[in-house]
Amino acid sequence: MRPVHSALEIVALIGQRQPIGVSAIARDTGLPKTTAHRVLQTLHAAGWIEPDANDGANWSLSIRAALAVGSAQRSTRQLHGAAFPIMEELRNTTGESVYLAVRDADTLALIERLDGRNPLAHAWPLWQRGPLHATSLGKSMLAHLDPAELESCLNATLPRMTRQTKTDRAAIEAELAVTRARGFATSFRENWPNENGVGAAIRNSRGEPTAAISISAPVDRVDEAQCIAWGPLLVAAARRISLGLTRG
Amino acid sequence: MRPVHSALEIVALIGQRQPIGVSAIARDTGLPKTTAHRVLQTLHAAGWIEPDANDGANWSLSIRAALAVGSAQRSTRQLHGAAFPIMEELRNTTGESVYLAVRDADTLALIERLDGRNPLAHAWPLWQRGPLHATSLGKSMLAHLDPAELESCLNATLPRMTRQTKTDRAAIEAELAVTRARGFATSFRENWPNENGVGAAIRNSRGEPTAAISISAPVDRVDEAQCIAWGPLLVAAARRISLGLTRG
DNA sequence: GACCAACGTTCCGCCATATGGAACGAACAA
DNA sequence: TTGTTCGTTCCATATGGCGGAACGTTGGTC
Repeated sequence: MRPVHSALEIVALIGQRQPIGVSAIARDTGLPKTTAHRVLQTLHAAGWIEPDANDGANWSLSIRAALAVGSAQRSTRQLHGAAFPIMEELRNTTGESVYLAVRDADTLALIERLDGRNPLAHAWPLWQRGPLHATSLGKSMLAHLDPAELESCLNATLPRMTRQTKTDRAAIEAELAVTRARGFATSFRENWPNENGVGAAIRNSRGEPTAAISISAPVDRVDEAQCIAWGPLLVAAARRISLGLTRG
Repeated sequence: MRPVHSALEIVALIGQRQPIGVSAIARDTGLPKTTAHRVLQTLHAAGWIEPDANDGANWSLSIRAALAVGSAQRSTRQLHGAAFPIMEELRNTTGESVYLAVRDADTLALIERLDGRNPLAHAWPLWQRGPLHATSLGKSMLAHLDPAELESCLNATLPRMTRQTKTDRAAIEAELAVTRARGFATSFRENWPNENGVGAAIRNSRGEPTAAISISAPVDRVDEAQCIAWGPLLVAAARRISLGLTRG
């Protein structure tokens, strides 16, 4: 059912880029502008999208869309409840921003963010997707994935986010081995040009790395040594969250 | 685009009733079973639904669905943040369950629930929709709606939830007048046969009643007099939440 | 064990309807 | 003014969604 595929793709795109207009949607999806326009009218008639409150020319998701799939968040809600208090501890002891993300196929999505004492210039917005291979969040999960899934995450052409982003398959695999050994992952200017991060994977009851937490900060405030020093802290926090999931 | 409408309707239905199978979906939407089946296959291929983890024969929404529209929750997230601490206060002072809901067209959806000291036998699940006219949550919002919207909410045939549900238009309007005057709404066995409730509306920055909080409890523990006595408490709490929204 | 109801699934011919290139007026920048 | 990009409308084409009918399977009942 082609129209349904188009509609779902457009809904997801609006979720990532709202507010957004017809032409941009057509460009990003590869659909003809006519088709995109028709789909938008349909979504609007169904009440899933509406003209943006501030930018009336473009489209945003409506509350109805949120309510329709709200129950799908039961899983992330449990995770959220287990992780939040521990993330607060991490934020208080380090003073830096703490992130919580889940994996979906070969991307990750940010579920929660606690801002540090000095708020970041470009805070990563909630629900925004990001690459697995360039973030400490993503690499901590990749390191513990089974080979088949790892393959499906890495066989595409990996986007280069900054000059430091590792896009070479062998280099990434080598780093994942280090990550696997020490339990935490790092990202030094690999996702944003002036930001370092350190992250650790959270495991569900079957032991799969379905989520991750990380600390991220500007390079001039937190250098690579500091990230590595914080590593064990994150490993311990992630383990406590994982335990909270299996019990709860 | 008929297929898109069907797909969105089915997604919303699964969100309300998951896990659910093809036949039940076909019944509830009025679609032929063949069409429902085809839509489900399409949604599955797109990754929005998956066979339920416990009940493999039926379908549930996937995490991908939640992530796709996650950003639509920005609005409810702000509300949630403003309401949560005040709801906790209410729960602690009364010891009963506290609810937070938003309105969508002529229904309401539960966004947050804090269980009281004695958990209810049939707790209302999060994200579950309910009727406006039979709940204190709904009536508190209806009372402050502008006439046009009120009309669109009440002109359909109002479902009778219990023997005490008021479905007569004149009776409802009369009660809304009382509600408007005193600032809070009540529901005595009108939504569940053995439950009383009292609620107050939360207003957004434009003064519109977009959400509501309520306290609900079994009739043998909380009688009608107790609900009315708690009324001013809820009005004060709702006002504080409203102020938190306009400032935040 | 035999029956029946309800389930999920597959098949197939018909024709409704999604498609997308082309052209339009409006808004904006250079 | 000119050129670009925006959102929108039109229309002939043929793609692909439609739904009745029939299938195999499961689970409950007598």
